[in-house]
Amino acid sequence: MLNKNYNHKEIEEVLLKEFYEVNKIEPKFKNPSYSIVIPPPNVTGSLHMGHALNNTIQDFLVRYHLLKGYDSVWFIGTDHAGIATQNVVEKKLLKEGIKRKDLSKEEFLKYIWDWKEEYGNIILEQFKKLGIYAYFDKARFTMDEEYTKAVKKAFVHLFNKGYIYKGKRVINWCSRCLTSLSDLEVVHKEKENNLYYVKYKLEDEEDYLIIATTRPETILADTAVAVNPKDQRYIKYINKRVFVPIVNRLVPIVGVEEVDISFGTGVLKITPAHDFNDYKIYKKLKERGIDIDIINIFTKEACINLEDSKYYGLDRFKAREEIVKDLEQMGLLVKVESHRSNIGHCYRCDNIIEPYYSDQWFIRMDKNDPLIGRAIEVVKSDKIKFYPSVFKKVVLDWYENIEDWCVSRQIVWGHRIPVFYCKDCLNIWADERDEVKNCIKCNSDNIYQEEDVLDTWFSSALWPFAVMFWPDIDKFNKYKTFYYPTNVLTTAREILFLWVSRMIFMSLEFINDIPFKDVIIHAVILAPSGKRMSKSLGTGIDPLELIEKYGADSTRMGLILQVGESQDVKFNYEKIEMAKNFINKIWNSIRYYQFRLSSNYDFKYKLKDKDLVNLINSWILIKTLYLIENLERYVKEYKFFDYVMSLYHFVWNVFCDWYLEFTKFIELEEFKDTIEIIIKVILVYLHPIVPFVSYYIYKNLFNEIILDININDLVDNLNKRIDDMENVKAIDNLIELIKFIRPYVNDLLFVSKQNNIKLENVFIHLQGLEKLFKDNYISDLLNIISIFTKSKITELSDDQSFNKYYDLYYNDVLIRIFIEKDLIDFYRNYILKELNNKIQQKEKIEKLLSNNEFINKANLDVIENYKKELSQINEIITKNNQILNLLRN
RNA sequence: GGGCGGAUAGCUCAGUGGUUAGAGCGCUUGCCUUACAAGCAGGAGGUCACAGGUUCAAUUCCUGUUCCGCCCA
Repeated sequence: MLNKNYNHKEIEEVLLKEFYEVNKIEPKFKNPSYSIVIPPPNVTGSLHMGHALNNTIQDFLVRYHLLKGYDSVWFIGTDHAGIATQNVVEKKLLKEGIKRKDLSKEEFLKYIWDWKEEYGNIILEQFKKLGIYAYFDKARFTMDEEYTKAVKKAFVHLFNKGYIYKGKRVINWCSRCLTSLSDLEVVHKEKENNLYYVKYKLEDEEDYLIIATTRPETILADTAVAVNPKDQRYIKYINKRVFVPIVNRLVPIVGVEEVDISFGTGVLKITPAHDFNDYKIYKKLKERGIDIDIINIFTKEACINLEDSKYYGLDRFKAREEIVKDLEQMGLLVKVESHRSNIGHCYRCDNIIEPYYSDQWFIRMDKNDPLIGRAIEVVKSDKIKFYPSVFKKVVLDWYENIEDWCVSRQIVWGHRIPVFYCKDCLNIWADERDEVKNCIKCNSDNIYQEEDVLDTWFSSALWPFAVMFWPDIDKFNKYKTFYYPTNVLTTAREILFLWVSRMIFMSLEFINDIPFKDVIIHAVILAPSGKRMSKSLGTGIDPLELIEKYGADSTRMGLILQVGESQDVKFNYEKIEMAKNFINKIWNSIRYYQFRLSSNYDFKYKLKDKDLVNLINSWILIKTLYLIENLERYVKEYKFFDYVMSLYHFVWNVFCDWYLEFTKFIELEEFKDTIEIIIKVILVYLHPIVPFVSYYIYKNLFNEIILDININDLVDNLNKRIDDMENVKAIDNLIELIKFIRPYVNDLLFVSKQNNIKLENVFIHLQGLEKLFKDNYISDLLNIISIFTKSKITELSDDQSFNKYYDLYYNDVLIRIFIEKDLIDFYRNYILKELNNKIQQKEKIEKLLSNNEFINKANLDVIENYKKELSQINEIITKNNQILNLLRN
């Protein structure tokens, strides 16, 4: 027998052992199969709300398909997360008084590896607390030995195909992490800053051009000034020259169409080394044969590198202050305006990004190449489907406007780029071998390897096939037969481009197949305030705390309950409570059944008609079939919210509220088989949402492991049990009738109490039940109705105190409610209210029906429905008027 | 600047071209009825952001406005 109340702590801790130590979770290489790869969490990470939701959804799908008889496998692991991890370790070392600068590359790497060995699996242990059914024994790591082979193989392949090149470009530079970043790793934030208007003196003239800039420190790197050739104000200056202030460098004035006439003064200073737009203009000018200089004025730390300058060694912001001060002194600063603009920040350390001219490795991303072209094709043709579908367009737009991918990073933690340089013959080649000692061209041993490492997203782009041991072809093919492409990828929007879109083209390139069939993009859960959940802002809610307080089951279910399709939601504790209460409800419904199993039960009333008993059983079985039909559809459409809600309402409002109550009039043997199958269905379909409690109850009640059950067999059994399909509607009618009567009874009791009138029972009389129910049920039904509505059912009353009554109709059943004479006044008002209500409805419908256009154009069944309704309303109105007359006496 | 999404009960959110627009929580009335007070039976609470349009009919479809959020540059 279960305890009185559900307590997650008694269940979950015990079951965790059973889930992960006793039962082996591993691929069985059987058909039908189902597979998912996890978005690998960062090794530095700890379980946050996004993970909790994301993994709940995946676990739902994995467990659901297990129960459907699939060989359902969830591949998991962690991501080395290059910069993020390096930063974490760097900070930790600093706390211990160890500076990164004082360490050799090898020493630093050793520290990071040690850190990884110690802390790197914490997040997976945290995932277990959610109860996820994943292939933990083979949890992969993006820098494990086999994975590294995949990365090298992929790089060499792309290199040899000519997709990878090294180039000097302006890239995003983080002067704190000391590395380049891809465009996607830069977070733009709108900020208030100053717009400085600065005079640039013309050569040989006493005239000035005034230029607005937000970054006066970059004046030091100006190598041209540009105006729009359509701008009448400035046409005359094109091809003249100006002096760059402070450095007094003579630079040309060029005409460039990209210059925004309306911004600032319409004159733009060109700083090709430290501005993306300026760099573009620089390249464009070069195509036109105009060669301007590129001057890099910053060190890697973003300090001024000009040795003979007075600003030498100053940080970029300090330099800005000084330069503004000097410009003012020289009388060259015209004015300062405040201005809002978007500024790029490092997505790992939030430092302001510096556009920086340097040597980097790129992958050519061109929609006309097969690499991207094939990705576009599979998305366009829905070979990969997005849920919700809007993301199809979002991804396609990104592919269509894609830019080359900067994949080199100047950090130590990552896959070292497998490119080698020969100092003798100057050969440069990519090599996937573990040890490379000689030049492949001239055999010289005077070679060295590239120092840069790869963008962490390069390795994660290979994830779906690398976790299945590609490029070990024998091993991979074994997995591929059953698990590739994977069925679905579940993720948040923010890594759609960083990760999802890249996996697609990598998989097409290397496996010649899509990596997954469906992509679910789920909502983001915001803090209750509507802000992003963030540890640093203190707005985060820790799922581990939720699990501790409410249990993993309630947390999982509560998360699904608050997340619709992809609309972001504010975190809602009430939904977690709702889930917990629901679990308690199920728990207690099982307790009731156990109670019936184990003791003699005193009936208040026992149903006499066996047909009615069968009907009640058939009724719940059919309701269950409808439920299952809906649930299966919701899974196919990835409508988890609808899945959970329909189970919720079925369990609570159908199974508990009605079926269990009905069984209180029925002998155990007469409903045992039925209730067992219903309970099994409920628990099995609940299992993907609340694995712990469903597992626990199933074992407690049936002494079986829920995961050994096959839903399909269960449903077959259920179908066999139904023996009265046709009359099953009668039970719905009974329920509706009871619900219809209840408020009236409740009101009478309430009014009597208010007026200090003793009213032991409300008396009602029912007529015409035979119109809705079979004759032989009726005496049973009268008793049921009496108990459920807490009223006494009479034939007719001769008692003088009940000589007033009024009549209600439910379909064709007349419900006569007897009224004590002291309550008559109250009831008159009650009926008047009812009457007014009906009259309003009547007028509305009559108006509609007298509208010719409505009659001509509306659907026939719509019109019929209105007509039917009108006649019903009319009947009620007539009756009520009669009653009012009666009550007036 | 370009694109996308949202605005529905006090709160968090579902939903729908056609009777009276729903849920949970909150509020409220009555019940400790032998599964459950984490419960049971009731009740109150909505100009479906605003303005136009399409339609016999709009909260739902279209356009615009305002506000909020996200993505890209």
